[in-house]
Amino acid sequence: MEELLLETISIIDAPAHVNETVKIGVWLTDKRSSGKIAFLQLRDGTAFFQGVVLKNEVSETVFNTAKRLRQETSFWVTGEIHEDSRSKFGYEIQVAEIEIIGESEDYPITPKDHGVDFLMDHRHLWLRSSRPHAVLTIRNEVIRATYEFFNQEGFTKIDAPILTGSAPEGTTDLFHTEYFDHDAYLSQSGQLYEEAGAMAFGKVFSFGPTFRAEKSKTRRHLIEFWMIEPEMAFMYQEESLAVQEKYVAFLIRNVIDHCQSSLETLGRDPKVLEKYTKTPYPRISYDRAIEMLNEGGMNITWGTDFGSPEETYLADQFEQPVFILNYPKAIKAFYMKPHPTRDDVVICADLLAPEGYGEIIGGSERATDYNYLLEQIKKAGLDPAEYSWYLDLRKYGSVPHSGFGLGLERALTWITGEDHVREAIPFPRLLNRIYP
RNA sequence: UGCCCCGUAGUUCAGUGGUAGAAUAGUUGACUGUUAAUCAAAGGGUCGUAGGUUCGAAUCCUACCGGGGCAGCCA
Repeated sequence: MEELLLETISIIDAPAHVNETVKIGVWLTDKRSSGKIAFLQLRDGTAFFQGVVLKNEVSETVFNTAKRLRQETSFWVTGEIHEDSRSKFGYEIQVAEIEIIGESEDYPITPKDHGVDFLMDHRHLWLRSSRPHAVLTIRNEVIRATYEFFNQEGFTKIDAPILTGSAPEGTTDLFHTEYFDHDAYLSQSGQLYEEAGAMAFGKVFSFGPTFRAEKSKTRRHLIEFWMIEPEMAFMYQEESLAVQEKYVAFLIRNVIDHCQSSLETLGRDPKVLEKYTKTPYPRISYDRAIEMLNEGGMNITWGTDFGSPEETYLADQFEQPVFILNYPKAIKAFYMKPHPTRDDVVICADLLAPEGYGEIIGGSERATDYNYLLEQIKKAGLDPAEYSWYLDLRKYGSVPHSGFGLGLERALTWITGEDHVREAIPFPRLLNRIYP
C-alpha cells in the first residue's frame, strides 16, 4: 500500500518534499562511514546532496550494503527528506532502503588531485564531477538565453552549411574532406551565408559548430568550437554595436539569475558579473588603442594587429567589456565596409572581454558595393567564381548591413571564470586530442 | 610551427651518480554528524621508448614518442 504512494523525485526538487518519503535514482560520488552511521554523497544529474544511513534505523542488510557501496555505483535510494543546516545543500535524505542498479569498480576519477591530461582522457566520466557539471550547466543557460534573445529581438535562425566548397575567408587553415568527386571543407564561418539570409529575412542568426585547422595551442583556441553569427539588413555599425552589448549583457543577466549554485561551485562571484550587465560598453578607436598601448609602454606601431598581451592591457583599462573600432583595412577581412572618409581603415569592431579573456566578438558593417567587393576578393587572392553567389547579394538590391560573431566557448570561459576554453565544451577537440 | 617546462605506484608528486620513496586512492579492521573525516594494517613499480657515457644511471648525453605553458593565428 505504502509502495504505491512513493514518489520518484530529483534531488533538485528535494526542498519541496521535506518530511516526505521519496525515491531517487542516484550515483555515489563519495562515502564516509563509521560503525553506526554512514554518509553517502549522492548525485542524480540535477544536483548533489548526501544521504544519511543510521544503523539503528535500518536493517542490517541495508547498512552493510551502504558500507559496501563504491564510487559511481548507481542505485535507487528510498528515504525521508530532511532539512538540515549541517548539509551543504541544506537538505539530505535519511536512507531507509537501497536498491543497487549498476555496480562500479575502480572508478578512475577519485576525489583527489588529477592532471589535465588524465582528466581529459576520462572526459566521458569527468562530466559527472561537480566542476564540469557547473560549467556545462552555464553553457546550457547561455544557449537557452541566446535563443530567447534573438527570438524576442525578431531574428530568424538560418542554418549555415557545415560542408562548403570554398574557403569563406581564405586565410586560416581549413579541414579538407571529399564531397563525392569534389573537394570540400568544413565550415570556418557561416557569415557569408547569413548575409544571404539577412537579404531574405531581415534579421537572422546562425548557431553551429565551426572548424579551424590552425596549429594553435593556447588557452583561447579550440579546433572545433561553436559560434553565434547574427546578420542584420538595413543596419549600420552603431546599431549593431547596440545589439551586441544588449545581447552580451542579457547572457550575463540570465546566468546570474538562473545559475547561482553553478557559479558558487565554480567560485565565480556574481557581483563581478553584475558589472557586465550595465550598458553601454565603452568604445575606443583602433587609433586611440594604439596611443593607449604606447602610453602604457608597449611600443606598438599603427597597422599591426593586437596580440594577446595588447588585448589584455587594453581590457584592463576598463571595468566592462570594451569595443575597439575601425581597424586597419590591411589586417581585416575582405568583406568589411571601407570607412567613408579614410582609405586605411574599415568599419568594424572587436569586443574584448575583461579580466584578460580576450576577444569574444568580431563584427563589422559589410561592404555593399559590387565592384569594390570584387576587387577585394581578387586582392585577397580568392577566386571570384567561387564567390559569384556572394557577389549576387550586391547585384540585386544591395543594402547596408552589419553582423558579428560570438565565440561561445570564449564567452563561457570568461563568464565562468575558467582559465581554458577546453573546459567550456563537453568534448573538446584540441591540437592533439580527438578522443574521447 | 618557434621558445620554455614535464614524463617515477591507479592518481598527485619527491628523489639529480651508489639498495625505489611519500601522500592519496583501492583492500581489511576500528569509530554515531562526516564535509579533502580520523586511526591502524598489509599490498601496490619495465622510473615514457631506444641508444650512449660510467665499475654503477630514475639521475648525465643523444634521438624519438607523449603532455603542459607561452607566442603567432584567430572567435
